[in-house]
Amino acid sequence: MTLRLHDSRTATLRDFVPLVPGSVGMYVCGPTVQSSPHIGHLRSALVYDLLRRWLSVSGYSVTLVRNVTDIDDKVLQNASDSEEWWALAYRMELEFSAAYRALGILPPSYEPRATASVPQMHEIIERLVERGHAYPASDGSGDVYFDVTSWPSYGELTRQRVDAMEAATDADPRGKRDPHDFALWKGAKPEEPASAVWSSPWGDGRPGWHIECSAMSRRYLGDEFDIHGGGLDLRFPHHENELAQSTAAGFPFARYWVHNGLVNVGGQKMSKSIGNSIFAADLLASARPIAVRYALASAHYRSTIDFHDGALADAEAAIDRIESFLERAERRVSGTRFEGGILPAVPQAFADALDDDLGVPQALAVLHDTVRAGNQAIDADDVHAAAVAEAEVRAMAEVLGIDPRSPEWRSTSGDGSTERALDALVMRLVEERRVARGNKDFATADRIRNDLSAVGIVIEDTPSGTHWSIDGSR
RNA sequence: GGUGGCGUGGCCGAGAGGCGAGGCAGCGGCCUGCAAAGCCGUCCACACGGGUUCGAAUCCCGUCGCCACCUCCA
Repeated sequence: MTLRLHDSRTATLRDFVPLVPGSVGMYVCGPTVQSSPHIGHLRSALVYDLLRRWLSVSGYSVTLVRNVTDIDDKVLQNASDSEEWWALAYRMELEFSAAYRALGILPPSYEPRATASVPQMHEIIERLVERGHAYPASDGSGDVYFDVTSWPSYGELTRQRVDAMEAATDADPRGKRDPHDFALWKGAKPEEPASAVWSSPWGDGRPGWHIECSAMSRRYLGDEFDIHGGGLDLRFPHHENELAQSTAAGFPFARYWVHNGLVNVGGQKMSKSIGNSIFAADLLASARPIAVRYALASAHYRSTIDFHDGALADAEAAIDRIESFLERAERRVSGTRFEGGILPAVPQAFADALDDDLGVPQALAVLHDTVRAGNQAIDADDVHAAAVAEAEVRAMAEVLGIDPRSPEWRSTSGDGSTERALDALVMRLVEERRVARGNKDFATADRIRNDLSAVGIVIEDTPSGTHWSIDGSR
C-alpha cells in the first residue's frame, strides 16, 4: 500500500506520488512570532513532524521547510518602547523553538524568516504586475494588490465564488479595485518604524502576509513542490491567496494541500477575549512532555481536538503502559540470545494505518495490541515472541516520537552517575525489604515500600525479583 | 447568504454496508504475604425519525443539536 493523503484542494484522498521519485518537498506554514506559542501551534507542528517522520521511514528523502513570519501587523503592534519589533520576534522565535524541541518535534530542514526573502517576494510581485494580475494602488499609498477578478480560478482551494464571499468588513479598502483584492506589498506608513521598511520598485514598504510563503516555498523547494501544510484556519484567506499569486505568476506550486484540525478548549475555540488559551509553557509544565505529545498526536490530524482536563492523564496512562512493557521486556530479554538480535520493524498493520491518510489512531491501536501480545509472551515465558514485540513496539513508538526509552525522553544528566548512585541506595532498601519479607516481617517490608512510594519510587515484586522505577507522572 | 465539518459506550477516540479498533475508568477473576505490574473475563455504543437492503453506526431523505471558515489565527 502506498501513502494516501487527503488533499484539501480536491477534497479527496489521493495516492501520494512525489514530483521526484524518492524525495518529498514539504512546506508548512509556521508561526507569526508575535506572542507566545500555544497548544494549537504545537499540534500543528506535531502533525507535520509525524508526516515527515513517516515519509522518512517510508524511504523518502524529505525536505521540510517551515517559515517564521517575523514581520507583520501584529508583530509591529506588539512591539513596545522597550522592545523593538525585531527583538520581540526573535524572543518569540526562541520560545517556539524551545517548545518544539520539548515536544520532540524535529527541526525542519530549513526555517526561513520572511524578512530574509524580500527580494524573492519582489520577483513574484513583479511577475504578477507584468502579467496583469497585480497593480499598484491608485491612491499613492505604495500598496500593491493582487487583482482577484483577473484570476478566474480564485477561490478554487476553498471552493468559493468571489461574488458569494462576504465583503471584508475590517480591511481598509484604500486603493483596492475590488474589496476582495489582497495586499502583496504594503506602502510604508509614517508611524511605522524605519527598521520595518524595505525599498521596492513600488516604493518603500513591507511585505503583505501571503507573499512570503509563495516566495520562500519557491526559493527552497522550487516552482513546484509536493506538499503544502498548515492549520485549517489558514485555508482561507492565506492559502487561497498563496495559491492564486503563485499560480498566477506562472508556477505550478503545491501538488497536495494538507490541513490540520484545530484545538478547542472546553468546546470553544481558543481566543484572547475568552481567555481560554493554553500556552505551551504551561502545558509542558503540567505533564511529562512525552505525554503531551501523545495527547496531541493521538487524535486524527484532521479532527478537532477538544482539549479538556483528563486528556493528559489518559495520555500519561497510555505512555506508562508502553513504558512498563518495554522495561519488563528489556529485563526478560536481556542476557538471552535474543538480546539485540531482532531487527526493529513496524508491523504491516501499523504501516497500513499510517499510509491511510496518516491514521495515527489506528496505528496506536496496533501499537497497544503489540504491547498486549508482548505481555502475554512474557507471561508465557516465550522470550523470542517477547523480543519481537519489544522491537516492534520500539520501532512503532519511534515513528510516532513516543518511545519512552529513546534518549530524547531520558533524563539528561549526562554520564548516568546520578542514576547509578540512586540505584545503589534504592537497592539497599530493596535488599532490606527482601530480608524482612523472608522473615515474614511484612510491617517492615510495607514501611520500606511506602517510604519509597512517598518520594515517587515505585516497587514491583516479580518472579525475577524486585524492581524499582520512578513514577514519571509525579 | 456562501463553503466545509461534526454528533459513537462512564470518558477519550477510530471505523464507514455483514466479521465487537484501541486507550482510560469501573466491576469480577488469576497472580501476590498484601500490593504493583501483567493476563483473562465483563461493561455489546453509534443524535432522532423515516427509507433502501437478506443485512445499516456506515448508503438515501428529513429533523434536531454543535462547530469552523468567508481578507492578515496553527
